Amino acid sequence: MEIQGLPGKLLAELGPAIASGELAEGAVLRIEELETRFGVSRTVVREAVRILESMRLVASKRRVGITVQPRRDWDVFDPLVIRWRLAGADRPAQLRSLGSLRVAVEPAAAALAAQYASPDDCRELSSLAVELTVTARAADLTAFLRHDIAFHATVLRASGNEMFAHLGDTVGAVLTGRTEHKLMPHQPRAYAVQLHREVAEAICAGAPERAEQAMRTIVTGAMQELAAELG
Amino acid sequence: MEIQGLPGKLLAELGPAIASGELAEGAVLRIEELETRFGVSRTVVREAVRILESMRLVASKRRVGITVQPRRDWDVFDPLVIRWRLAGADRPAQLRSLGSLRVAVEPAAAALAAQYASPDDCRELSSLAVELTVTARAADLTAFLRHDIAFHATVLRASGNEMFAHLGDTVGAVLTGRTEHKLMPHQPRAYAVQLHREVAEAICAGAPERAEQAMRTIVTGAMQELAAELG
DNA sequence: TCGCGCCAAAGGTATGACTTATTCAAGACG
DNA sequence: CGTCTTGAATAAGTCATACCTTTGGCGCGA
Repeated sequence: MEIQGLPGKLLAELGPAIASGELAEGAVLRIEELETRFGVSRTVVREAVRILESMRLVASKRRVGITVQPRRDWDVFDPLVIRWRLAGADRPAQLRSLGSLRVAVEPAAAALAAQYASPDDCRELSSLAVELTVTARAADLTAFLRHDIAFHATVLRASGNEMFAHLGDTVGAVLTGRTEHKLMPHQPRAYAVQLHREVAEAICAGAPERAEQAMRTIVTGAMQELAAELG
Repeated sequence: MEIQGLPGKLLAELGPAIASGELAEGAVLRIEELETRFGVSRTVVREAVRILESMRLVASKRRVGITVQPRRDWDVFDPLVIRWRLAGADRPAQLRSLGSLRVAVEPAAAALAAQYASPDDCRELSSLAVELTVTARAADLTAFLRHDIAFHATVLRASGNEMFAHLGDTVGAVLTGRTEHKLMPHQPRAYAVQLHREVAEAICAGAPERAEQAMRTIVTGAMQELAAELG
């Protein structure tokens, strides 16, 4: 868990409960209730609630209590919120949202990377592309996933845009979830691997158009698989 | 300020100070120091620090204190972080990042909106397009800005993607900043207004390609103006 | 029936005591 | 002389309590 100490424990309970809808919009908590329920002091409860409040999952008002806010107010870009939603009943909706976001962002990031990638980025991408090819052939899904995550994170980072770069972890979470969930029986598709090589090559060659196009094919493909899987 | 009470006051001081680099990476604060500096109790200081910690602007360690974290760790999608950076020395970098993000996201959102917009969304977009035309002609920059923000927010919302929808406020902040900063002397460009009409029309007509293309022209145009202005 | 004012409930703040982790340095031992 | 151990000082973390402030709702009276 990202947040440390006792407040972290509370968050680890309350966050997922809210994200999954178990604590529905409008539900009201009271500080005292949480104190006894978790056997901690007011200090701890208040700090945890403050954090939930800063994510806009809850709002606290005098004489009323701590109220769970409607979904549309949630800070859906907060990494913890994303993780909590991915872990619960909201998982399909969250995956769809993230899928669309990837379709929008990753091709743009690839294009920028083709313009701004450093020699080191380029080396890393080439190396990762090779690893992807090898591990795919060997049907080593664990290693493949690790390199796949690193590949996408590297492209996002190489774009030079800090906001894109920060989506690396989130994309990683999506990829991890996909592998775990489908428990992919067969090895990754050769075509997808080929596209990753194409992206790496285009970026290293400084060809934004090609990089963008190849990346777009990757993420729209992922989006379609996702749509098929979720119905 | 988004966060209420005394902790909000602290955040309003500390957030911008960190975002602007005034409190540089590695700078150390102590709770007691903040207590006396702001004349508040530990409770308040701790809650404020917890929030900064959840944004990853600082990390707090025993026997060390509260340390300002390196930029790359910051939660750059947090609305408050964005606002603080826009208000300070990081403004150009933040604008560039947001510009790229808009170029990536808004065309995709427009395409999705063309598929999923409700009749109400469509009505609103058409109405806003008219308002844009009128206020542009009248050179009423305040009203124009208000409608421009509403227009982009509506497109993002109509995409049906909650994550896109949440970027509405941020885009609004960028547009506001642009108007205030340049203190636009002349009326908005007729060409840009025309493009907004085109977007509204394409969305209402259910034409994703056209909507996406028109929106892309708008945001890349904005990006170029931005690049020109920032050098 | 409507409006005004009072009260109680719940969060917000302040404070002091105590706990725990961590760094740094002094001292012991090889 | 260097390294390892141990201990003390420091600063955050937690707890319990008291008190302040806001505000929603109830009851009283017009």
